[in-house]
Amino acid sequence: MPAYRSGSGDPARTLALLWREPGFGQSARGPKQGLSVDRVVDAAITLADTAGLDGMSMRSVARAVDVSTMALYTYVPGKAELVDVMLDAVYLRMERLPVDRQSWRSRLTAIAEQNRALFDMHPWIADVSTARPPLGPGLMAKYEYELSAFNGLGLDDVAIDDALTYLLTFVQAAARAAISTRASQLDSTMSDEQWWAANAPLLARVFDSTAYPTAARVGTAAGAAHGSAYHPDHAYQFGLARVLDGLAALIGGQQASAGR
Amino acid sequence: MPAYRSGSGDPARTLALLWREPGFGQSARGPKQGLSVDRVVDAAITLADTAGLDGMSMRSVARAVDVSTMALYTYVPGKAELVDVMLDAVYLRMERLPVDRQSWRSRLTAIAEQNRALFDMHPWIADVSTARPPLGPGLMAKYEYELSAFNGLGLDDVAIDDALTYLLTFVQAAARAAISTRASQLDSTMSDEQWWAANAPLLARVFDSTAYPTAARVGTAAGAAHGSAYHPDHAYQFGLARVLDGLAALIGGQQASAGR
DNA sequence: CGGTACTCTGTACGTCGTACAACGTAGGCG
DNA sequence: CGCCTACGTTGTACGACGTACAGAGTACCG
Repeated sequence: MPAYRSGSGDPARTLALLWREPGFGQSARGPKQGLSVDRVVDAAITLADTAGLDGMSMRSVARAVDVSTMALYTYVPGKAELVDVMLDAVYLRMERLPVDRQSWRSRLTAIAEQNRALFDMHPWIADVSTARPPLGPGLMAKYEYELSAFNGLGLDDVAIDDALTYLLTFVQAAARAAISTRASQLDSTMSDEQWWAANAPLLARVFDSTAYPTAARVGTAAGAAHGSAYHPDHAYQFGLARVLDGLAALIGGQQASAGR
Repeated sequence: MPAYRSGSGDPARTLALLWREPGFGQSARGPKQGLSVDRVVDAAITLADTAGLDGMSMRSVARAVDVSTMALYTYVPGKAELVDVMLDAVYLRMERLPVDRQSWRSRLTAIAEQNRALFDMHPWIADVSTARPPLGPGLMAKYEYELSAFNGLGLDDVAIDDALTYLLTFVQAAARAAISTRASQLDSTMSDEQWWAANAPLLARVFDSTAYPTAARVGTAAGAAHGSAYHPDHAYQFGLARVLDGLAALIGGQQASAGR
């Protein structure tokens, strides 16, 4: 796992790529390029959607657009930059409904939901570190749109950025959990329920439930309630409610953070 | 990135390994094993701590314990199971201070802090999916301990599990962000500040700040406030406060979720 | 119309996890 | 007491990966 990160290469080259600036991809001399950055990126996104970022190898992308592997390197400097452009591309295509009239809770819920849908369509996004985000048109549009949901709440600019980061971090974490739950099912020929069922009797032999009474009790209760040990949808719903309550304390002022 | 996941192989074999059950590693016949599972696991943890799970190859672990690569496969079935055992081992070694007297907020803050320290010492943990956690003695002890922080809050068992999962998910997400921020700095010869400084003038050429006024304003304010675009410590502190406020609404009842 | 800057191709290197066969060792049993 | 056999350990090999590099072919500029 090369820990897919954004913003690895030369910033100037990467920015030019993200904004599709002329001057890198084509020149007067020599044969015209047979493809375009967009075609490569689209093929890569399609592959990554079904096979993940690891399944999306440079070889497989090349096969999908019917060129040799190394020909891709005339369109993008390398896999890291390709992932950058893919990420900005899916950001750009996100649904951005008008958010004005509703309550802030429903506005933020909508933002969360749209990001959740993004992770659902493109699970590979959860593997990309955004420590150095792709500063392309997609990210800009997304950021502008999502910030607008915090208008009129009385938060200063820094707090708005913090709150948005907090919300998006939660959605990403919930999405990661959901994705890895799904991934476990897919390539083990064993469903989660089957896995837990297979482990239970074996665990009973080695695990002394009198030594850990709370763990045994709560674990059993949680397992029974969700049908399995972990239920991604429930975790998302529970978490989002807590996130909004937490932000309510910030927005509403002191009275909302009772119980302190 | 093979997307390191827990609980991949045969559950019986993995459980036996986690609980160090006899019957797999040694038999009467043939040469004695020159190592132990623990020695292999310790070496692997040390390697992963500094080089990550990718840097921790089976070859490098073997070199560290001075055997051939394939000899490791007599101790663990494969890399996935090795990671399982590593994870349970570091869980087992976590500090577990008594949590009784303090307020629930300080108890939960302590749990968060201990987990944060775990990610700080062993950043590779953030890469391990816990969709099917290693059901070993370490996880059991950790779970029992962390549940105890929720005693006496009037939450039912299911809500306690939900709340703990929520808290730990937040800490993991914050840790992931911190780790990838650190990783960006390490292998790019460019600090975050330098990277943003390099991008700013280039971005100014392509980015129309009148098209995205809020993004430009808030982004600038956030960058100025944190010295960089993203400050992991600040995000953790801000987020933890929101998490606790969100749980306060759950614990304290309806009056705390004002602003709805 | 030559030269040159470009696109595209195939080969090659070093990495990974691990399957497999060969080799050596040491306890159980005749 | 010594052989057989099960097991530990080793080296080699395979197919994947990203990408460096050299060569071949193409089409515009001077």
